[in-house]
Order: sequence, then C-alpha cells, then structure tokens
Amino acid sequence: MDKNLKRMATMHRMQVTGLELFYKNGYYNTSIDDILKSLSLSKGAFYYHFQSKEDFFVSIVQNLIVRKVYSMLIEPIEGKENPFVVIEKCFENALETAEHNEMDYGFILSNFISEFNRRNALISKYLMDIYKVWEVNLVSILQKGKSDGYVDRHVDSEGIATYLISSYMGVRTLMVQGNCRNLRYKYMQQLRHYFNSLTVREIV
Amino acid sequence: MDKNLKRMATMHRMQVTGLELFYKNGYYNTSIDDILKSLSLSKGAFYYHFQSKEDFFVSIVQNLIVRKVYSMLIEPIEGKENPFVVIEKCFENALETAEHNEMDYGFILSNFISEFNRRNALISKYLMDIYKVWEVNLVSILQKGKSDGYVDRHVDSEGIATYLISSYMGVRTLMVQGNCRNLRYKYMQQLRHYFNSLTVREIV
DNA sequence: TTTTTTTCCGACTAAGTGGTCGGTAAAAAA
DNA sequence: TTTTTTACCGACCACTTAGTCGGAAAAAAA
Repeated sequence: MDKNLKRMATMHRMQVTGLELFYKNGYYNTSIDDILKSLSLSKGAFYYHFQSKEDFFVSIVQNLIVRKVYSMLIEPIEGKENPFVVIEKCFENALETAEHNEMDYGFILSNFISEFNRRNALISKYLMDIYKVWEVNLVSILQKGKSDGYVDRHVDSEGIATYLISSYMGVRTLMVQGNCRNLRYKYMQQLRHYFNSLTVREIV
Repeated sequence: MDKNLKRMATMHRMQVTGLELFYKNGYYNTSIDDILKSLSLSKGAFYYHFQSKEDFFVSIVQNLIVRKVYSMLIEPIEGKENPFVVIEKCFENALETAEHNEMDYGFILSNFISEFNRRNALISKYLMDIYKVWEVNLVSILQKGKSDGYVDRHVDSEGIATYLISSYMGVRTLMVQGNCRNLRYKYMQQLRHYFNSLTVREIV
C-alpha cells in the first residue's frame, strides 16, 4: 500500500483529468494525447499504468463515477423519513450542482450510457450496473415509504423509480443548452405535482 | 427542378444512409468513408454534393429530422381535443416505434443534442430549434386544453411541456439498453398518474 | 454529331489516432 | 555503494480521418 503511493497518485491525476475531458468532449472525441498534454505527461507514462484507453475508462468508472453516484444520489436518500421529501431535496441539490456547471454524476451516467450504447458492450455494462443500483435504491425507499404511511400503497414503486430517473436524465439533457435556472425551476415544480398524486391522503 | 432529379436522388440516398450510420455509431465515430462504402460511392461524389461533413449533417437535420419530428410528434397532436389523451397516444406510438428498433426521431433529437453539446455550436443550434418547436407546440395545445376545460387552469403549461419532453427523452435513453417493453409499460403508467394530477376535476 | 455540363472516380495529402518499444533517471533494496 | 525496480520519456508504427484535385464517363445541349 505504501510503496504504491506514487503510482496511485499519478493514476488518480490521470483519471480525474481524463474524466473531465471525456465528459467535456466525449470519449471518442478525446484522444489520449489530449489528456497527456494537459498533464504534461508522456505516452509511456500512460501505458505504464493502463493497458488501453478502454481499460483506462473502466478504471475511471469504478474509481470516480461509482463513488460519486453513491455519495450524491444514493446515500443522501437512504433510510430517511418521507421518500418524496428526501428525493426532492436530493434532485434539487443535484440540479443545482449542474446549474453551476460542475460535474453532476447522475448526468455523466446518462451521457455516457448514450455514447457507449451499441459501441462498447463492456463499458455499457459497467454503466448500466450503476444505474441499476440507483434504481434499486429508489425502489426500496419507496417501499419503505409505503409501510411508513407516506406513499400510497396502490402505486408501483418500480414504475416511479423509472419515471424519476427518466425525467431527471431528460431534464439534464435539456439543461446542457443553457436556461438552466428556468428549467430546474419548472422541473421541480412538476415533480412536486407528480409526487402529490402519489401521496397518501388523509381520508378520501 | 427536373434537371436536378438525379442530383436530389443521390443526395437523398446519402442523407438516409448517413443518418442511419450517424444514429447507430455516433457522428464523430462514423467516417464519411463508412457511409460511402455502404453506398458504393466515392469521395468525389460526396464532395461534389456537400461542402463538408458538417454541411452534410446540417442537410440531414433540415431534410430528414425536422420533417419526421413534425410528422411524428407535432402534427399528431395539433388542434385535437383532450390534450392528455392525444399526447398519451402520441408518446405510446413513439415508444412503440422505438421498441421495434426503428428510428424514433424524438430520441434521435436528444441523442444528437447530447453528442454535439459543447462540440459544435452550429449543429446544436439547429437541433435546439427543433426541440423548441416541439415544446411550443405542446404548450399551445395545453393552453387550448385549459379553455376547453380539459386542463386544470392553475397548472403551468410550460412546466408540463418541459417535464413531458424531459421524461420522454430520459426513458428513451434508458430503453437503449433493452428491457424496452417493461420500461415503456411502466413509463406510460406513471405518465397517466401525472396527467391525472393535472386534470380538471368535476367539483372538488 | 459535337460540345458542354453534370456527376462521379480514386489516388493523394496532412493531420491525427491508439498503441509499442528501447531507453533512462530516480527511488528503493541489497 | 551497487543493484534492481519503479516510473516515466518520446520517437516511431500502422492505420484512420476529413478534405483536395486532376481527370473521365455519362448525360444534356448545341
């Protein structure tokens, strides 16, 4: 572990810069040379640490994307009280991050899922696995919400989870072209509408 | 017009094949040679008809994508009765097209918006213009729905339009990885839930 | 038929691409 | 100190890319 410190540090630097450029320009539109130039490193350094461009990207997924999705989209809603309140807050947070042009990992996910679709099965699989964890997590807190009396027992938790992720990914796609503040506001408003229709009513 | 017939025919052939390959492999990941090979045409033919790869794609947007979005997503809902009913039918139709692996132009739109974001401002603009037409159209039929007594007057039509397009684009992104039938079913079910919360009630 | 215009051919260029490989400083182990 | 391992360098390779250009069939006009 100790002796690997330098190795780890360099690899991490490469991964961080790599993700930044892949996110900005797309995987197929970013060359390894681009990454190395912005790090003042050479080809030799890259192929010393990684076997290929694909292997490099997989390591980025596993070391950066997975962890961020967990800390931003999964942990904040785990085991909390009212699912709708906590999901709303989480999405609001994530969209605010996006609005300030920082990297929003929910979107990074959908962005790369699109780019690698039908082009790289291995990477697609890794990305879809993350998405599935997100989905499963949403489903389970919705189920818990039912027994806690927050969520109407007649609704389909899986359907809600799918719908939530879909709408989130979609609005992020639209936000890339600016007008973010307005989009975010409108989106959150409609999300509340939707949640409202799924909430348990006190005697109907 | 008559003398341009051959010209038009060849250009059209190139555009159709071009869109197919760009859609399947991505713009930056599809070479002009790929397109020409599958048409048994040469470089000369391509650059006789088009100035550049970019110019070629713009012509595809204007000749194929715009028209299809109109015929599949805009005309079917224009001036009809209950907005929710007709939008639901339209989305159901589009998702069915997608399920059968045919090209679904609503998705093509979001797909390319992602790919060209921050990479080609000109093309991004053309794509966003189409999206805006779709949005404006949705807003106007929702407004009409209000005066016709189908849509609750207190809701925000623009917000609904944004939310609809977002969720649609998002679910299509997820559908690329299979399990389409299930996703479509769950999505449509939640869409109805959402619409339900926006519908005018007979005396509350 | 002859001439002109339209349409297309394909070799070529310059600039990349991912990846290899022999070499070399610096750090760690002996 | 000497030796070995780690981490990195950068020229190089085979290949692909968008785009050019002189020429030649094919079609239309004269």
